[in-house]
Amino acid sequence: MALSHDSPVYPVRIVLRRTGLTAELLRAWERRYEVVAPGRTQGGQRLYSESDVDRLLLLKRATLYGHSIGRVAQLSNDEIAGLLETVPHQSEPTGTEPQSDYSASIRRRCLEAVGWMDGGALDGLLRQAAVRLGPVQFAEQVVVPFVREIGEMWHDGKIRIVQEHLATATIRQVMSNLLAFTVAPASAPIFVAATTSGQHHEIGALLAAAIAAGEGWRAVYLGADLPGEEIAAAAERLRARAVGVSIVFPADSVAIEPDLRALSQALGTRIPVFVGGEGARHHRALLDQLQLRTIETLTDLRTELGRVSGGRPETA
Amino acid sequence: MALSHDSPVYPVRIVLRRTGLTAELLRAWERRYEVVAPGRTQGGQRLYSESDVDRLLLLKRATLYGHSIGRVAQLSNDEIAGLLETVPHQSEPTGTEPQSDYSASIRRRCLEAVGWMDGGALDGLLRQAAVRLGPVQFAEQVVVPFVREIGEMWHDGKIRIVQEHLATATIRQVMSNLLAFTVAPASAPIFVAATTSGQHHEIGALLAAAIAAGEGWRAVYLGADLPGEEIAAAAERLRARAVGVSIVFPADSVAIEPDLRALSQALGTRIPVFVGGEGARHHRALLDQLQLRTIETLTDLRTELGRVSGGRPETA
DNA sequence: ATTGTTTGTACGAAGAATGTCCCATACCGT
DNA sequence: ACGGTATGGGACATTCTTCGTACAAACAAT
Repeated sequence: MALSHDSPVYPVRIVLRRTGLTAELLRAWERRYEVVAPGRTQGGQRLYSESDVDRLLLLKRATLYGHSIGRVAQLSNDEIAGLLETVPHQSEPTGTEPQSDYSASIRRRCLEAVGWMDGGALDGLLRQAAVRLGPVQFAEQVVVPFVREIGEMWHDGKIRIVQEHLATATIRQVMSNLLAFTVAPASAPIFVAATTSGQHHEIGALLAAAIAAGEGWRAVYLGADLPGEEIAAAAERLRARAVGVSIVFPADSVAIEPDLRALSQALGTRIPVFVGGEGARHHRALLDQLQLRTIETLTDLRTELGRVSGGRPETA
Repeated sequence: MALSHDSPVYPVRIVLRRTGLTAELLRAWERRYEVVAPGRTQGGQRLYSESDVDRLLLLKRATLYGHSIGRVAQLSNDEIAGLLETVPHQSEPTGTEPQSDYSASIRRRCLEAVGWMDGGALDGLLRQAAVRLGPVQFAEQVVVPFVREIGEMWHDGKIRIVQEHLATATIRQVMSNLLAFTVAPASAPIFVAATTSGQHHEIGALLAAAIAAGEGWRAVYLGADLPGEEIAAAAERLRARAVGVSIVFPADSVAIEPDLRALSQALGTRIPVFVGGEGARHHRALLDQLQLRTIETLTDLRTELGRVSGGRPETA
């Protein structure tokens, strides 16, 4: 009950996980710019609050956008949010509270829009949420649960196929648009996302791309339904530092195996290949054998990506 | 709230990205003509305001139109805007000449981007062309020929599958984005676009939607791979005044017939159903029998739509 | 054609800003 | 008590920025 947004509860390692910052960087930020003022345990170790995490996420987004940390560190949360807001109108309380509350309300309104088959409204809602939350939180808190809800409703016959398709097309639209406008420095490592042969469900791959973009990568979405060799060739050509593949439809191994094998063979251990999606679980054994890395959740992907780009083999 | 239009917040790199100027050029402009007077951080680095960016964009546009920087730099924003008002008219109404030129050069650069697998560049080029030409001309002069070129190159083995997919995904992205930002009055008639079962090629439907949007309709793109009943249901629900369906893959009639029949039966003659795409030709007889209207070219669609919505034939 | 002017680009040195590395010390749960 | 984990700071390495100067191509006016 007493847990407010300001009560210091998270130890450093949780914060690192959630923000994707490294320990050194976080400490440097605190030391040099007093970015946040975490509490302490008796022994002197830091304890961060929920709002600390919010602020750190905000700051990270700002730096990714190109603002210098030294400057944004002096600004209030609202001011930073204002900097990131592409459309400088509409207010509402930013930053702290929204998270679960805000994303839940967005999802509710999205479902209404789907019911009305109002693609425009849906588009607008998603876009707003995307800008507001940034790629990572948008993906994790809005898209994933929303897709699940849509899937369930479709399964239960509560909505029509068109509605499901409309929702899917719109999400895809907003996601790829979000990607297009997420800029990365030229030196950023490249992440290639795609879908293997016969896999027409693109959202998983787009989610992966969005996460990567949020982590500071340059994400390239190749498209759906691609043979393994093609994905590998593109990764080579683009000098990708990591590859993400989404398998949603749990087809029989015979259909998927050649693609995965080609990926494994062509990229081997030089470039890590992450495989995620519902379908990935069903092929765990094959994936392990081929030295491809199975991804359970988007958070997993995030930490794995951080590890790759950081180049440091952290054991966690 | 505390951030006004004039408060210095953007470091150079953001300004460079937003304006497309190079660092050297921007500094040269400031030094020589004092085009803007950015603030400074404590360390002496520049900080630009939103209005600085506005002015720089204006100046850049002016130079692109041939004005010399030294002269426009002395003008106020309004004066520059006035200059630009007059110029564009000479390039817009001229119809065919310079635009085929422009679109050809855009397509050439797009093909280069595809060669490089540079999705970002491709996206940027298409977006620019879309804004510059408007939905209709963009569709007719850029997308259609570009898609054809890509298809041929793919067929000839000159490009890889990934490249074709990347191009397709990017085009789709830009098109649907274009749609999302084309606003129409609430009273505008509604056009529903989709693709029938098994048809995964979405660009045709998106083109149709773009054309409709350009003609003043409110275009709703439902998605790909939809059963006829679903498209019909959506059309009913949205009170569409016309429906567009794209068939690219010339599948055997047995696969397509049920969908088309459902469309014909549900919508009948009340709502016109246009069928276009490569595949449509192969089913001409069936289409005629079902009273669905075959569309040969996008121009056809445009005139047909004009007939439906107002009966006033547009001469362009 | 020959000038002088305008304008975009290039180079290099000095300084800022920022991310990373390292280490001695201290904490924590088992 | 011990291994893993944190802390605080100093020290680097790198990338950005700045600023002056310089150069070359395009242009205008002679």
